[in-house]
Amino acid sequence: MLTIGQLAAYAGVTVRAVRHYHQIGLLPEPERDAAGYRRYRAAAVVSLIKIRTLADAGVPLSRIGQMLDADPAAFAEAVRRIDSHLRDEIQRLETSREQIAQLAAGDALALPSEVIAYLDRLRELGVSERMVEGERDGWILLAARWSDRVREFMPGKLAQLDDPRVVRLYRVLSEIFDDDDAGDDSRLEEAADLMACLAEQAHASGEINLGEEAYDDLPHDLLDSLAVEADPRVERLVELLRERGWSGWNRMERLAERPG
Amino acid sequence: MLTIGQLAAYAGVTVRAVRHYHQIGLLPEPERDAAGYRRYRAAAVVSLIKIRTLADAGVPLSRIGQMLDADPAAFAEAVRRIDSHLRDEIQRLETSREQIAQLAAGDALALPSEVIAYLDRLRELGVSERMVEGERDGWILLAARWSDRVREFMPGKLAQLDDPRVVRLYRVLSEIFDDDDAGDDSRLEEAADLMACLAEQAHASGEINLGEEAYDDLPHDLLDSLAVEADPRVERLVELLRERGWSGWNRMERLAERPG
DNA sequence: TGGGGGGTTGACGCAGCGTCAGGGTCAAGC
DNA sequence: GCTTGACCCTGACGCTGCGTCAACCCCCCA
Repeated sequence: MLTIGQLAAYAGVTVRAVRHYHQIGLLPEPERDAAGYRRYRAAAVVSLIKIRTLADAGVPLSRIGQMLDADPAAFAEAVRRIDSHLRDEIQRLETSREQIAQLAAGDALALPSEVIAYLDRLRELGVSERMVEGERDGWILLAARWSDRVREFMPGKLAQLDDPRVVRLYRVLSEIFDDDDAGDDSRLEEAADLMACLAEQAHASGEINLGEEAYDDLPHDLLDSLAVEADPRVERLVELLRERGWSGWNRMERLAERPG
Repeated sequence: MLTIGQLAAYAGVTVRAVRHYHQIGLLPEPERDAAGYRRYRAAAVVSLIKIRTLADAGVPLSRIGQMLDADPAAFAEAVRRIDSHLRDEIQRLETSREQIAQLAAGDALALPSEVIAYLDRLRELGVSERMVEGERDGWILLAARWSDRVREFMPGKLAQLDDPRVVRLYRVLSEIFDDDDAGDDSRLEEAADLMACLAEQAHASGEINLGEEAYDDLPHDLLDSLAVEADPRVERLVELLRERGWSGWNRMERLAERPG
């Protein structure tokens, strides 16, 4: 007759685990000796080993009981279900590993590599770190909704950076936002002029950039809010753009031409 | 400004999860509106997405906070640790899958394939199901301690089944145990004779079967107990064996020859 | 006779939320 | 103005598989 400690040691589990199996009715309580100690027969060791084998294989304790006294067909069926569940788990973890691998750099958090490349290009072009981080957060929002679409757009976005006016715009914006002096700034005007000019060109060449109708408006509103939160001067810029006939910030649209 | 439901939907999590992140201080509590509702800025969406990205990658919530405001070096180090942890997890699950794959048949529970083959051979030779199950449980005990050693012994055990006396022994034992009549049985004598004879031969040919000194005695005691538990007539058999100069059941040893 | 290494029950703790219970709020339709 | 349904709020328990006290009992050895 074995004590609980011997039983546990033989099956390679802790005493606490054995008691737990008793509690949930997975392993029957044995008889007690005069002192109230549990005394186990050899058969209990066999039961316990079977339980551990299934538990180690990932079977939840709540199902092990049923499995152990199921007929072979039901057992096999249960095994199949467990196995496919394990497969899914492994798949999930492997996906996680891939994601983790993307996280080596701080920027990579929740962003596809194409976007990282775009952000790095901005840095090369002299865009300020603060500005790049703002951009990054915007792309995080977009990537959360349409990560695959975002990838498709990146080549176009990269190409835009070959236009000196775009680069100039980014630099002016960098200066504006890096300058803690909140006063009215002539650079705001220059930025607004550049944006209007670029928007005009894009509009003329028929670019239906990003948008299309499939996209609901929530993310664009969010992007605009994000920009304003990051720097309230964005609001002033939006105002200046409106004066020039354009509404919005991330998605600019031509206003009805009332102010002749 | 977003409500908690909108925030959650945008980041692809549940409202409950967001509140949980507030509780543990992972996501800062936003301001409330007049009704006491939480109102979120766009930046909260970005934070939440970052949190989920790390959480989905298997980072425990308790570490996500630290990671998010760690410097790049510490972040990279944390990522490495997470990754190696994930690798271990995957390894563990794959081992589980292999084990699960062994469980297709009822017998396979916690037994290497060599033992399964041995048990199947017993069935072919006409050994009763009850007897085979008894054998199986014994092997489960042995395999739990020395699964690799057990594999080594199986060829020898299989070879023993080529000896007609061994087969005869198993059949006689099958008959004995299958017969619910507990009365004193002449077949017990035959079984004892066979066992003594085989033990004699094994001893003479110098077989140090299984044993060697490395094995502690616990498992053999357990095996004997298991047999007695399965059928008390084993006790009578042990007695008969003792009369013939042998002690034990699974591991038989020659007695000092006192009874001339 | 005391100490150390067993055993006993009972209870809380853990991670990451799910899921009530028992309220209040808001927008819309009657 | 009243109802309805979809949200929001806090608080609390539940789940899994045990780990880890606490407070006490028991046996064996010196």
